[in-house]
Amino acid sequence: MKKKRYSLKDIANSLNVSATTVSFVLSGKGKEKGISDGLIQKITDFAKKIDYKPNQVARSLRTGKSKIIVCMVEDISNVFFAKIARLIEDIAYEKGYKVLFCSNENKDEKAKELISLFSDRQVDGYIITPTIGIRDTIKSLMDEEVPVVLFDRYFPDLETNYVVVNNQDSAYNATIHLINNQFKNIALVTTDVEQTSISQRIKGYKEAINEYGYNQCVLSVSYEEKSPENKKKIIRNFFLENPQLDAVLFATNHLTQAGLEVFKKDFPDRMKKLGILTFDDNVFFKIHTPSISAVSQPLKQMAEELMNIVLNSMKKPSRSIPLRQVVFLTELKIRDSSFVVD
Amino acid sequence: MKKKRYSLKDIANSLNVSATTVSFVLSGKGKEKGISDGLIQKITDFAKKIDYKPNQVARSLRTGKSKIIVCMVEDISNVFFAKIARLIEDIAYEKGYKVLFCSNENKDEKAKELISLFSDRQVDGYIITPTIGIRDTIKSLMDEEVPVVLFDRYFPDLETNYVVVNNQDSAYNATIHLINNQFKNIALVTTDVEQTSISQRIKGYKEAINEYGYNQCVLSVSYEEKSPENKKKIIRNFFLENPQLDAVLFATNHLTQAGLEVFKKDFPDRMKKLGILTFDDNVFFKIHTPSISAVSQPLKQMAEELMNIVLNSMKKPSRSIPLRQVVFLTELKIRDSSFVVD
DNA sequence: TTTTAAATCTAAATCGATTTAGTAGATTAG
DNA sequence: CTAATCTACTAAATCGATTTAGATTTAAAA
Repeated sequence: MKKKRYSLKDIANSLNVSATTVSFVLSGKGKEKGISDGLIQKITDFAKKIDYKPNQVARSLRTGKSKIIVCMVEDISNVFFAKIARLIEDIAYEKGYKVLFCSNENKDEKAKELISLFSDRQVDGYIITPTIGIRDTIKSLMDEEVPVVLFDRYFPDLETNYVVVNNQDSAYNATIHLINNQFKNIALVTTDVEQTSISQRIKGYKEAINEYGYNQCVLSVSYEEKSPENKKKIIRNFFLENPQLDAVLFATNHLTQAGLEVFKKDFPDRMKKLGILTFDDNVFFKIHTPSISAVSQPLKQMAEELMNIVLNSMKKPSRSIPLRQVVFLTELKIRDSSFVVD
Repeated sequence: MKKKRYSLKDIANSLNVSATTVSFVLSGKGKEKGISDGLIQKITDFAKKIDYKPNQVARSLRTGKSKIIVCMVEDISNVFFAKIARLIEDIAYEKGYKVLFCSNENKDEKAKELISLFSDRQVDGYIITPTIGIRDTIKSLMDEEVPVVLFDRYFPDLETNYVVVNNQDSAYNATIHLINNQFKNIALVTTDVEQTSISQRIKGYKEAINEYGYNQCVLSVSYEEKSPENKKKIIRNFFLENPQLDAVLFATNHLTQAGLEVFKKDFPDRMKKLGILTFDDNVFFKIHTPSISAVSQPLKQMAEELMNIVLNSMKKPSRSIPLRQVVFLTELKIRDSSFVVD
């Protein structure tokens, strides 16, 4: 019952030619290697007839290439990452690559472990949302001349490829937008991760607040806060303790989720008057009541750029390929939540 | 600069022992193969010192195992699939497996192509959300004794492992719940895919409607409807043409998303009185206004069961392992959207 | 006719681990 | 004192493709 898989050698034996010849022909190098047209035809036809598929593992062992790209995100179940993952997947498959997705949960240990897991699998390239503590791991990957692109954040003191957005300006603009809409007590709810993305968002917020001489009010929720209940409790207390707040900028979509849950449950009336703005747009913010204004990242373009960079870095000689550092602009999607309701 | 990777042979040469011995020791078979304690110690220590990592590709080539599992879902960017993907990922990594995720978009061609892509990569097992037309492909995978579990849906005329939920009862109960809450004109918005999951949901809905002698009113939106705009237009027209409708059951979360967008934009007042119930719960339905009642699937348990089945099927002799067909019960999360507002 | 060149094709090494089938040498048994 | 049995290890084949470095054969040039 168990269908036999054909190997190169099977073809070679059946046709009474050498494995070398078959390999040349099937890898399209027949002409170049001076195999006669007749034989090329014969081998090609036979291979098609028996539906021959080269064993990729054997091929990888020999060539050192696997046609597999690793995409390590913070959390694949987060809408933001899931969306871009899908875009990356589509491009990769189109180009003949497969993608191994994994989530590092923003934990250095997990991130390092994952990279080490892949390093013995001759993965062709990495797209990584790095955690703060894996600078050196990334550096050694690069020293080994493995294609790497960072994504969403980067290391200011390490020259790498990266694709990010203009976080500081985006946060600044978002805050200014709230200010222009008459909000005066604007909070920033952020996480405690010391990523460039987050710290730039904080900077942008502070810059805008200071420019208008308003009060800064920042809540930093630990990313490690495992129980969502606890996360919500922290946000709830923050808003209870700061009744003066009339607007809030959320630095990541998972905080927004928690925040909206809290608002809905505990301060439904307050929410109606609260200015709300979030990073990372998605459909649900659009259909929320009130619809939530959001800083939207150009996911499609980012995915394309990420793949461009990885695929490009794979060309030899890798040393000669200049690093690419791409900063995309975000778009401020203005919706109901950032207008004052009287 | 480029750091050299050590191989088994490097260790063997450095210690003046054979590669065989090193392999035995490092694979933990030292004692069993009668290698002396001293040598075991020496090899283990040395391997640790140089941070030896066996080349997984070479290992795969020899053993035919890759420690890679493929998880093919409908669309990894869909919250439902993204969530379960993450759960699967966690379990897999814990057990030493990696997961290749891919999306088949409910297209037979894409699904087949993907499976064929993986088949030459000695993947150890498959978790698949099958499309309707890949029954035979699944069958041949099984004939080749490759571990396969279907998920979310299955083929009634093919004996396979699968993990699903009681779709018909869930839809029935959901509909009855709406009926019990005084709704009388309940629509079902579903897709045109002829999957067991969907057809069972349709059956459950019809069963409940018929039981009460109400009118069936089903909208089937083509899954292929590429533009979300078009999808929304179809839903909009449906509700315009059926002003009698006072409630709706959405058969999948992406339809619900589209539906809620339409309601918010075009019938905000009507939405307030409309009974809404959806399959596939997520946080956003909870924080939506009104909060959306939902049929919630036990994702964690499902992921665990899926992994159990794949890992188990990998044990030899595979023929002797009985197929597992698991049907989980859903939970009806009752929220605001399924109550009549006066 | 010999030499050179061109056209075709192939043997064998290689990638790095696993595994089968042994081999020495020490020990014990008869 | 020889044979049988252990103990501790290893040579070489293997997985399946790629690739280097030739080997034939034939045709053209000298």
